[in-house]
Amino acid sequence: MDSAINKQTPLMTQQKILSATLMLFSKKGYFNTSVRDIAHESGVSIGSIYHHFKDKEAIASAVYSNLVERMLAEITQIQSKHIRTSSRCRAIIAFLFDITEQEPEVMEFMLYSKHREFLPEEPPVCSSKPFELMREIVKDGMLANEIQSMDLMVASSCLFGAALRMITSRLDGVIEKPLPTYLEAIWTPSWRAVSTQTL
Amino acid sequence: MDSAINKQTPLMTQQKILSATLMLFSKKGYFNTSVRDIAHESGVSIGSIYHHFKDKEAIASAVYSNLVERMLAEITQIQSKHIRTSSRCRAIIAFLFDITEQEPEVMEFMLYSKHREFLPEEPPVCSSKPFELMREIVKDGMLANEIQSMDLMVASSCLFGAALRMITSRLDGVIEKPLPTYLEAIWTPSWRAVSTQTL
DNA sequence: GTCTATACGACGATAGAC
DNA sequence: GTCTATCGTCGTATAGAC
Repeated sequence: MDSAINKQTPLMTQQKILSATLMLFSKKGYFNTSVRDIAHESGVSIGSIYHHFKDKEAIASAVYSNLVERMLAEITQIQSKHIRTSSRCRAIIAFLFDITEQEPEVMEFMLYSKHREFLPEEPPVCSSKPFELMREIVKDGMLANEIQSMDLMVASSCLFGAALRMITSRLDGVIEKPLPTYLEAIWTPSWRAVSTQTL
Repeated sequence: MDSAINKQTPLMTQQKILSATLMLFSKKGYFNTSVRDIAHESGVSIGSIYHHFKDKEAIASAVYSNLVERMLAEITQIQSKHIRTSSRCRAIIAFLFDITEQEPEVMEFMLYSKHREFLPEEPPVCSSKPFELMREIVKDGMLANEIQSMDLMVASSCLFGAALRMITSRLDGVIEKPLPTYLEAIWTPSWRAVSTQTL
């Protein structure tokens, strides 16, 4: 009988470590989570963890870049599926709202933890590729005259700021109803803020 | 000669501890700051610190409630100085922008640190009194028909979300120019988003 | 009230057997 | 590659002199 069936591949072990880490970090934060906690939660021993990752920081770094990659892929796909800027941005907000409900740990870790405190090398989230792509989309919207001409950072903040605040409020438990409920309510004024058309 | 001149009053010692703590927390974060650090930075010994505060968490708690009180006082004053909702909200954003430039530690600690990770008892920032007052102001704006009738959380997020995002971006070092530069640019679309008037 | 010195525990990380 | 056992460090908090 092929022993490979019962054997954990390195990738499976790594994945178990990473998903356990994400859950713990989002629940208790980086500093309140010990490597021992990760070992227990993932079912992988401390020694094994240190075999796969240089140190605790490297685990956090891997979790982070995994999520960044995933977000980027998703937003890229949204970009290619929609043509008008308004559809694109609306779809991005819808996606962010959905993932906040279905995998709160992901959003919690992505845009609601202070990475600088434990990943000093990493640039801030809003300089990450997904956020850059979102600004790129806004920029295209200006060129297409869908969005009023203004500072790019200002426009992006106006367009996505409200949605992002709703997300953090929801993660804080201040909002009871699921976010998708508010999609229309948030989108209409957000778009109104920057659109070239007077609604 | 009156010895009181050379003697530190308890209040002065406490204040030294609190301001040193605020600076360190905002620079390095709660968990990267040891009580030893606070002792060195404030010039107060560890023993003295523990005489005034039960534990490290209590120091953080005191810093936090001090800042909340201060913000609340400031916003209350703004509320009484302005009558129209638009003036009030604009003044609040102007105030937040100013304090972000003049005392970045304050804003850093107020709305850009994960309090839940080290102050488990404290309710989230957005449930704090200053934020409640901001929502109150928005609510009055709806009653006065200055702001479109909609969910209060949604309206508040739309009105202040962009400004708050600009603040965190600025604290992250992603925005180079001082925030007050952007006041008009942020205010116009933010107000447009929720105003009953079509601009 | 303020200080120094120290106890105590927890954590990150390693060593070395299997 | 995975495990258990352990080391050294550091951080919180206390004891006790002044």
